[in-house]
Amino acid sequence: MQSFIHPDMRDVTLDAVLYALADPARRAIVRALAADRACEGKGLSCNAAAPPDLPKATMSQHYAKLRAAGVVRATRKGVSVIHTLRCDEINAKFPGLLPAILEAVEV
Amino acid sequence: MQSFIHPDMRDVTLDAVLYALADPARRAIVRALAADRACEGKGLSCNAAAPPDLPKATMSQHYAKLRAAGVVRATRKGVSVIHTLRCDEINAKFPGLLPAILEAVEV
DNA sequence: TTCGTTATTTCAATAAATCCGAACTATTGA
DNA sequence: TCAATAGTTCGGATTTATTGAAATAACGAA
Repeated sequence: MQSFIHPDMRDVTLDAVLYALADPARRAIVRALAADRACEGKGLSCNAAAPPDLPKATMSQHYAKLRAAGVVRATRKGVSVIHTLRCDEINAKFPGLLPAILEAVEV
Repeated sequence: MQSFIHPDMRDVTLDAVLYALADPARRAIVRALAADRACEGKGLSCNAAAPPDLPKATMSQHYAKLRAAGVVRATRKGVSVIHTLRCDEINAKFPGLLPAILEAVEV
């Protein structure tokens, strides 16, 4: 498998971003990446950021959607794929959206 | 058909709200209701707030999802069903979320 | 009250998207 | 070269969405 494709911010739509974030597993991933960014900031492997009981085929599909939506960026590091939040870019394009979602209390 | 059921704000989840807003037709409805609230503020009929080319059955399902998610409130007025945004309630529960989505520029 | 009109919902069938086990690919280290 | 680890892709089962057609609801007029 060749390197990952990430959309240019011009092609990132609110539709895709909201759609990507409208799933609890994907939000859990985004929360984990946001928390990581606040400390280490070097990114997390797929497994490290995903809910522990998620089947890996499903997990992989979730990451594919997050990448396609422009929410996360992936790079391969050895045997792992490391993801980071495209935090500043999303904040610039959709001000307030990520903070509002990340700061919301989930039941 | 008897009166509409609207969830108590305690039972409104971020999941359902994001899911409801992660659809362009439903966002168009929400935008129309937000714009209406800024002037008349008396609410809009289903047809008035929905994109003009939306099939009626589809429109009705979209409203059902918006109501179930706690995003809008419906009351019957004559032959029409009038919807309003549950703006203050959503703002109180998920601060910044609605503004961020409504102020985003859609492509 | 019965009929016609308008506005919306429900039903039911089709179409599309999602989930996930199994098989596959990529990378590294022994 | 082989085995182990981390993800991805494939394919079929299940779920969800879409929408035409029929049903329901409210009203006004005859």
